Amino acid sequence: MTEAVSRPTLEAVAARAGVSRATVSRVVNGGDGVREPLAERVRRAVEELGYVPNQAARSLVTRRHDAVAVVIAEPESRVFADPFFALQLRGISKELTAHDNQLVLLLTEGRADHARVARYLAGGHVDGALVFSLHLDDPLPGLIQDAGVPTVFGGRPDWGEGTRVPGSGRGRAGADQDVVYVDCDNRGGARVAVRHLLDLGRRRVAHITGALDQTSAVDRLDGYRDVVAEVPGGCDPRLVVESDFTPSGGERAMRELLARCPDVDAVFAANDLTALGALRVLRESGRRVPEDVAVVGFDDMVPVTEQTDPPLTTVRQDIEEMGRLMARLLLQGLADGRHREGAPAGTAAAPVILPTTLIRRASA
Amino acid sequence: MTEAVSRPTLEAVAARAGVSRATVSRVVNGGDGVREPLAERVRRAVEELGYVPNQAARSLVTRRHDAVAVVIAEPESRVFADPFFALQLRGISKELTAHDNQLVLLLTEGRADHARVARYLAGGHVDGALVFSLHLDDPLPGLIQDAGVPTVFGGRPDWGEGTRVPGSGRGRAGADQDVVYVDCDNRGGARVAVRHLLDLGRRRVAHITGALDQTSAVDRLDGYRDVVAEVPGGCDPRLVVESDFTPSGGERAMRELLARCPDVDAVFAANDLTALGALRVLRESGRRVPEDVAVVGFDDMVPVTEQTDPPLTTVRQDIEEMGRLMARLLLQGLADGRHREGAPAGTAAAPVILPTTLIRRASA
DNA sequence: GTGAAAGCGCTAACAG
DNA sequence: CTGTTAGCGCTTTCAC
Repeated sequence: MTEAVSRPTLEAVAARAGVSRATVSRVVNGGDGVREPLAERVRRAVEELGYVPNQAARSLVTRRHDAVAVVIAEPESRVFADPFFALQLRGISKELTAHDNQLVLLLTEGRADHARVARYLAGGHVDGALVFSLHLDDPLPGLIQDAGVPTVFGGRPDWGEGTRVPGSGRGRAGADQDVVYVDCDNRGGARVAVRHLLDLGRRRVAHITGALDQTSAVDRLDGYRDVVAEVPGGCDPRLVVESDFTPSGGERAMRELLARCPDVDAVFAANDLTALGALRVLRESGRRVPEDVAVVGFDDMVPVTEQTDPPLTTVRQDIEEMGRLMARLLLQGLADGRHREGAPAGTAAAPVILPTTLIRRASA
Repeated sequence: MTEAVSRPTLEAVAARAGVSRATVSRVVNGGDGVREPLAERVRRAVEELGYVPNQAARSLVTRRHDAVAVVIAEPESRVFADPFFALQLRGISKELTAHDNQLVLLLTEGRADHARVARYLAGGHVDGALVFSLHLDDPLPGLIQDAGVPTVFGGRPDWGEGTRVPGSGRGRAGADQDVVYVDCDNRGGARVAVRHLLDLGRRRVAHITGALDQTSAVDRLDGYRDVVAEVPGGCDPRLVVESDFTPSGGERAMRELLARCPDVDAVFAANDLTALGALRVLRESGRRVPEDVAVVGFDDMVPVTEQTDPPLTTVRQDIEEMGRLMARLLLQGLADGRHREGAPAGTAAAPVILPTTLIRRASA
């Protein structure tokens, strides 16, 4: 492992170019207000010396870091089951990079880490945060809001929809209103999926839910209910089985479902992985898909959906785009905040819901 | 999005505690050399004011950042196919967190990003780097070595084993020697897998390789060859099919294999995902596993191996531990480097190879 | 053991 | 348009 060497400073560049530090600083930061011959001399000096600005020194005076924290809570759970977070990270990374911002990754597991993250964010090491808080009742979103760091959430946080009692919990009552988050239209997507099954002539449409401590699972369940409620007799509570977004959970749920309602003729699974498990059990049980039972998933994880037998009809969401959008929203908010310093921060403080599309393959 | 507020400084704490800034600084940084009553007063002041040190100011003088970059090249490829990187990241994150270091994530896609990453690392924003460079001939490792940042690689880089012509390429000839990397024993693991198949009495043992532009795939292939070479007639080149670590690649390869050698009675797949595809094709073709064809994978991605039919026998590597170890190695190197500043950096500059273990399930 | 003072490298007024 | 100057908040000799 090689040792780091001391790098040239602004001073050195200034000396070499025969100008003042201020001039070099101007050139380095965009160069407006410096006449061309001089600017060129400076640029050459920078080049020759291999000068790179010292970010610490810069942050000290500008109070900016050009860095954003990405907080992912509870990685044990879902992060590693499917490439969901990897895709979001990629979208985030691209957008941040395009705006010369750095990505500081904070992975947490449990309460102990919450304090650490809160302290870090409150410590003003980053300009903002992108937070994935999957679970209902997760204290993290609250802690982070309290840290006073501009934040965009990934997925609707538990208390976003006005369900929270005003003034409850933490002290900053009312601040909860301007929660910015990016999510896909879970409820709408679920509706489309179920409607599709009904349009296929299915009358016993079941739903295998996701982990119901996550808003996405709740929203998809709501969407399912919206549609089956319209059908007379379609709304049989035994047709809803709770599961957890995993293939083995999908298997268990499907078995349960077949036991309860052998006449089920369609399944809307909360995600593709769940559908995968369900398909397996259906095959085992001798049911044909889609002839006997039609199946629709959610997510459109291509490596999964195209590999199933039969290929899976599913509701597509653009995960990478969600990540990109989260970053864009945050950066934009930061830029706005800088322009009109004391202004009410209410402007773009609204959630963004991305559309979903039904991808028809062979399973329904 | 809430605005950040100005935070208390050392000065403020000093004033409140009725001491000098220097004293507060001492207490905050471990507190040796400060008498107890005073120290306690300072701690209380810190607490009351919610003081958090300004990392930028601190870095400016200490030239340390307590931050490490994690560079992951070409995320399109494998990162999102399996949870490999997610697990490594988790191990890395845990170790860094335990030592109060931050994780700066750098995702790259192609040459354009290489320059950016090199510049960032050379810019001295982080104390060190953990680099995953999967592909042979990737210029990134070289660039990073040139940046002069202490680095630990994940997986053996292309030019680690003395295969490189000394002094070729970049200017810092000889510096290539002290490459530190962490890898699992790919070759040894492959040997064990193949030996196991032979011990089972199989005589036509095939290998579906990984993407051969990655050292892990090459090493596993070498391990396979080591063992089959011992068996008379076992070394039939038609038994080796090149693939790419993906399920669909595994399918294609398995089909090819059955066409070439219908008498194949065992398959060592370069990873579990490949094995998954192979199993699918074997089932289609009417072969029973393991009766007709035994199958062994590599990685032991539990969500995969336990879900296959039959459950997959595989070579286990501890991916999270690899990540943890990379971080530990780097941090240790940094600490050592600080203690004996000018000393030759040769000490722990050796690769670490983690052992693998064969996990017997039903497929072989 | 504690405080005073000198910067770390940079930006941002303010003069000129 | 360019240079001078005064810090940003912290650590770290060096006196006391």
